Amino acid sequence: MQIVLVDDHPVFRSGIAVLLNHLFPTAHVEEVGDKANLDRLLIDGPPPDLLLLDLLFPGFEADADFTSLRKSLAVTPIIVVSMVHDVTTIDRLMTQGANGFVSKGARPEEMSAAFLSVMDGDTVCVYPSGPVLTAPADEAVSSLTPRQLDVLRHVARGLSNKEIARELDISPYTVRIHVSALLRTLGIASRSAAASFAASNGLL
Amino acid sequence: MQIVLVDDHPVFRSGIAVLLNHLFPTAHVEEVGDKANLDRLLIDGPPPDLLLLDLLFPGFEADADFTSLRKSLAVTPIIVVSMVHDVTTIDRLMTQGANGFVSKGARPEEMSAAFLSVMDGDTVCVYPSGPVLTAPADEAVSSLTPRQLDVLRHVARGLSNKEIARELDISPYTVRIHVSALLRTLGIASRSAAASFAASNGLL
DNA sequence: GGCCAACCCGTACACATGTACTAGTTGCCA
DNA sequence: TGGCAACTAGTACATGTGTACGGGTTGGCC
Repeated sequence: MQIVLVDDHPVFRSGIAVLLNHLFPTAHVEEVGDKANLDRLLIDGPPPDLLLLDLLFPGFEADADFTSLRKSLAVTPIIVVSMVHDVTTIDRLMTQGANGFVSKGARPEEMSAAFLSVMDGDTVCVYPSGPVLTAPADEAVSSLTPRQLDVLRHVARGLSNKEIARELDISPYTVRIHVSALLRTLGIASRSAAASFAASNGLL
Repeated sequence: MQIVLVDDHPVFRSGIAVLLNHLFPTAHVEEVGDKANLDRLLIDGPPPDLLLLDLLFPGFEADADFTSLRKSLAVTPIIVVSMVHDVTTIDRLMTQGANGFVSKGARPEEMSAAFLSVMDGDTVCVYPSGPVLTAPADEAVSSLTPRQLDVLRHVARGLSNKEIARELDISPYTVRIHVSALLRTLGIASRSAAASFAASNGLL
């Protein structure tokens, strides 16, 4: 059994690797930290029996690269392991063919259970357990309209209204309206506070 | 042997716990996720033989709480384990009596070595290994003047110039100068970009 | 068909932000 | 002692930002 574990964070990776070795003692866990090594591994070797995929790591474009990954690995189950757990992102991933979603905030036992279920052919989502700090944030974020969330992501990168307008191919006036609206529903006073909020909550 | 491990992140914590169990097979590792439980543990039980401390977790004020922690635990070695690794923060911690600093970006083997050294009475700092993404960021940040870094931290929280002025008890005009200067030296165009940058680099 | 939410575009105005100056104080170091 | 870096405070000006309007389209739903 061959498992590929993709995450750019060494400690995190080794934490999950230990968990996997405990769950699947016979498996070989290949740890990968960036897109270049992931590509090389998938091209050279045979498709793995399980792919654990972080959403944010060097060289990886969550939206575009996931779909192409899903295509090239037609049969291997893919579980997305991410810091982010806003509803919109997860929905999009599941419709794009992810077999599971596991928040990094979840307890190890919950993760294990999820991994086993997915290997059995199920599709599971695990949200963080216990007292979740980001819960109210998630709630607020998921009450945004898709377009507002879209704009927020750009605000989080520090872009100006004009720049966001260019990227989304709409008028700066419209961007301003989206920003104004999302600030209101999030109960945030300024764009830089929103940027800070979004960056801290993994919306980057 | 009693080890207390403080971090609000379950996976991270279990990753390091596994490492510790491997290093010190006879030790009991107590995992703590927030300040309330940490306080209770330190009041109720005897002082541990080693304290691994994250800098950012619920209820913990890095600057103030670390000094009081250092006072109440006069003999136990304290190793700070943090995502942040800008020079200023580390310097401050070491002068405040930390026995070690380990970046979460470091490889497991390096962490182990650091833990052992500290238990031997040494004082060590471990910076992230390999291709470090945040390295240029750290470089830039540490080239800021103390006051600029101070202001940047406030910007990262989404505060306006006026609010920062109130908190630092200086004129808003002066705040503006600091902001302008730090934007220039960081090569960043706007305050919200700076907020995003700072939040992503753990300066919160 | 009417209704409504979400999206789009624009104007007008108040205020925040960023830069470019001038200028005074402190403290450190050669 | 002179020089320099950092911090402070202010003015003036251009631009960005946030809100309050009005008004348009689309698509879904009763």
